[in-house]
Amino acid sequence: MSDAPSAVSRTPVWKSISISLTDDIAQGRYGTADKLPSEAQLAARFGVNRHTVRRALAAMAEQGLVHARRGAGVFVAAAPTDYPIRKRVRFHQNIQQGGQTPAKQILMLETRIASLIEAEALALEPGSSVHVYDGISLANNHPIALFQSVFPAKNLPGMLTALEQRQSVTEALKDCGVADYTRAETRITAKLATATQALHLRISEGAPILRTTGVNIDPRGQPVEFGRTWFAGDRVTLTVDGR
Amino acid sequence: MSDAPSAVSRTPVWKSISISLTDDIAQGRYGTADKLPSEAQLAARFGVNRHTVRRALAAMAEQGLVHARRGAGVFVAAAPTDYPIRKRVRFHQNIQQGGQTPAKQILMLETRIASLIEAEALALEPGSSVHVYDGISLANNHPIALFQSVFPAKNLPGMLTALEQRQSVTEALKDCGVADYTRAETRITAKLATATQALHLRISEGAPILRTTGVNIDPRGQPVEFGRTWFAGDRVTLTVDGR
DNA sequence: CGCTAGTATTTGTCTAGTTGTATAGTTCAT
DNA sequence: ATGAACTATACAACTAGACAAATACTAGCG
Repeated sequence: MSDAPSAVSRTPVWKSISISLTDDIAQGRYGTADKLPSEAQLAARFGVNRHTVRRALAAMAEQGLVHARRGAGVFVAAAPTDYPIRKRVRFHQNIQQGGQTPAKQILMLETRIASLIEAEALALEPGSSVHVYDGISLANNHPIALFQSVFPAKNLPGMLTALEQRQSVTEALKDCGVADYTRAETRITAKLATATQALHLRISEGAPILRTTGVNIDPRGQPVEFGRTWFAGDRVTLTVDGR
Repeated sequence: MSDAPSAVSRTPVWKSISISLTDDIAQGRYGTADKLPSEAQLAARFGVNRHTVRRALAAMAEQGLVHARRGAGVFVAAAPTDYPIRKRVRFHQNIQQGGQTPAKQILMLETRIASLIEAEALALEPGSSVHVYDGISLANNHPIALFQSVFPAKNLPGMLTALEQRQSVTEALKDCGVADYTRAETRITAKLATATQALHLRISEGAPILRTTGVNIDPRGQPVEFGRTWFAGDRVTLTVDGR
C-alpha cells in the first residue's frame, strides 16, 4: 500500500506481451507462416517466465493469430490482412489474394427509406427507398470487419434475395444488371470499438477500429452502393496505392 | 506484546519488523540481490499475519532497500552505481572502474529500415537500413539499464555477428574497422518505467528511469552509433565531468 | 545418396510456491 | 462512534522446475 507512483498496472503482463507480439506481426516483423522465436527466447526477451509467454501466445492463438506445433514452434497463422483500397475494391478478391479464405455473415437484410446521409451519398431524392445489407466479413473464419452496404432500391429489384444467395456484393450486383463498378471515393477514420462492434469482431471494447466510407459507381457514373466498413484495427492494414 | 506499559508512543509491529529486517541486511545476513524468506515464512518467524510483514516490506521497498517480484520473491536491492558520462563513454570501463563486473545480455539483434529519428540522428538517407542491438546492461550480474544501439548498416557489414560474439560495442566496432569513437552529445531526461522495462530492470512499474540519448562519432566526425539507454533511476547515478 | 539412430529443441502439462489485491472482521485507544 | 493496526481468508497473476511428447537436426553407416 501507499506507493507514491500509483500508476497501477491494471493490465496483466501477459496481455501486454500479447499486444507487443501482435503489433510485431502487424508491422510485418514476422510474416505469415513464419516461426516466432521459441517460448524460451521470448521469455528472455520480455523478462518473464515461460508460462507467462505461453499465456500471451494462448490468447493470440484463440484469436487465430498464431498456432503452435509441439516440438516445432509457434507460427504466424494470419498476418494482419493487407486490404488494398483501389479503383476496384472487391472483398473476396482482396482476401484471396492474401492467401486467405473469405466469407461473409449476414446480420440483417432490409429495405427501408434512405437516411439523409445515404440519400446524399447515392444522389437520391429524399425519401427514396434503399436496400441495406449489414454483415460481418471473415477471413479464414475470423472476423475482419463489420460492414453496411446501402443500395438504391429503384434500379435494383431482387437485390436482397441475390445478396442472400450470393453473399458477394459483386455477384449480386451482376445478377441485377450491374456488370462493373468502381470506387469513387474512400474516406478513412479511426474509431474506438463500441460494445456491439467489439462483440462481433471478437476484440475488446475500446480497441482501435478503422472505419472506411466509400461510394461505388457504375461505368455511367451512377452511384450503386454506399458502403461503410469497420475494420478491426489490429487485424487489418489498409493500403492505398499511389493513384 | 503487552508491556512497555504507559509509554505514550508505541511503535507499530510492522515498523519494528521493518527495522529488524533492515538491520539484518545491514549486518550482511542477506546480501545484495539475495532473496529474503517468503512473506509467509517471515510472518511465521515474527508471529504475525502475512499482511503485517507486507507492510514492513512495503516501507522498505519505498526506501529502495528491497524489491519484490511477483511469483519470485523479495530481493535485496543493490547500492547505486556511479556512471560517468564523458567524451569516451564505455560501459565495460565505467562499470569496472566502480569495482564491479560488467556484462551484457542480448535481447534482440536485427537489421531493419531506420526510423525517422534514427535516420536523422545518424545523418542517413530516409529508408537506409540499420543494425539494431537491444539489450540489458548488468553490473555484478544484476540489471543496470536497458539500451538500444542503432548502427548504420552500410558501412558496418558483419556488425551483428560481431556484436553477438563480442558483446562489447567498442570491440565489435573495432572488428568493423572503427578503431575509436567519441560521444558527440548526450541528452538526459526522466521517465517512468513501462511494464516491460520494469520487468527487465527488476523495478516496479512507474519507478523513475533516467533515459540518455547519445550519438557517437568516429574521428572523422561520421556518426557510427545512435544509442538510447534507460537506467534504473535508483540504481545508477549519472555523473557529468566538468571537462 | 538415403536411411537410421541419437541428441538437442520445442511445445504441452503438471505440481508447487510466491507476491498482489480484495474483502471482511477483530481489537483497541482516543 | 471513529479510525488505525492487525488478523483471516480467498483468489489472481506470476515464477519455478520437472517431465512428457512431438519435432528438428546431425552424425554415422549402408
